[in-house]
Amino acid sequence: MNSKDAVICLAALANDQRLAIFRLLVKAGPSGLSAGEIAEAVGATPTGGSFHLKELDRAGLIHATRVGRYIRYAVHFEKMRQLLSFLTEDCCQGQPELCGSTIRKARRLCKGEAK
Amino acid sequence: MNSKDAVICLAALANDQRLAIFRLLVKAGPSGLSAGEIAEAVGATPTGGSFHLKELDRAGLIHATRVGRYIRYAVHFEKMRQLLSFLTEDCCQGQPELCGSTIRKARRLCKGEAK
DNA sequence: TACACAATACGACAATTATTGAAATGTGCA
DNA sequence: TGCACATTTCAATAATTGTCGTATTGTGTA
Repeated sequence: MNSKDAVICLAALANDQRLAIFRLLVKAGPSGLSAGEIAEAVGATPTGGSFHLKELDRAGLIHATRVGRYIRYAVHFEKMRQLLSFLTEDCCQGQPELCGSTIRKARRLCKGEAK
Repeated sequence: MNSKDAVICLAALANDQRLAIFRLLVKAGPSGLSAGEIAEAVGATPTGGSFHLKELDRAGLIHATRVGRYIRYAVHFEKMRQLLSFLTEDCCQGQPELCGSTIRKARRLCKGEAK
């Protein structure tokens, strides 16, 4: 994760509907949800939902898998962990032991996602 | 922290220079840095630096304190923790024990900042 | 093959955000 | 008081982003 990546991720999350989508998928876990379910849940039109999913996908925060005629989206948890770590990197030089260990723990968020 | 707040925070971070500023201040810790030091460190003009600092301040991610003729900015760590928690809320319903406890630990990031 | 449905792609318009330079505000010090 | 410095404010312009409707692609099923 570099600064450019992080900005893309943050911009992807910095939108009402996309944030709702992301949080919905965080809750849904590794199995994800279909584009239609997602759009309906956050009150987006199919076109709008697709646009926002594409943005999140482009940022690498979610990934798509076609299943029959549905496309399921799920959070890319490793990327999420990388983003959180990037934001808190070297937090408070004064207490490096504390911040360092907390970041390592943050990396283990949602062990349900392999890799 | 609600969705609207979070979007404002994320939009504030979704910019190259502002992200650099934020990470610089995360490293600097509770004592922060002056506007001039910050602008110089990230290669911003005084005007540009001021604009970006204002955005981060408006989002509540940093706060300003006048010290003589300098203005020092420091991260509002509690807000940062709230944002990270909001993003990972109810992470992976499948393993609530894991995500829940990890989030509690994330709240303790950088104990150097009281409350 | 032909139809129905899930989802995306495209083009146009509206709205928001970033950048720049010049001017103004506030503070410390001689 | 008056000067020097740190920082912000303002106004204008350029660039990016969101939204909407229509058309298109891809898949499953009769």
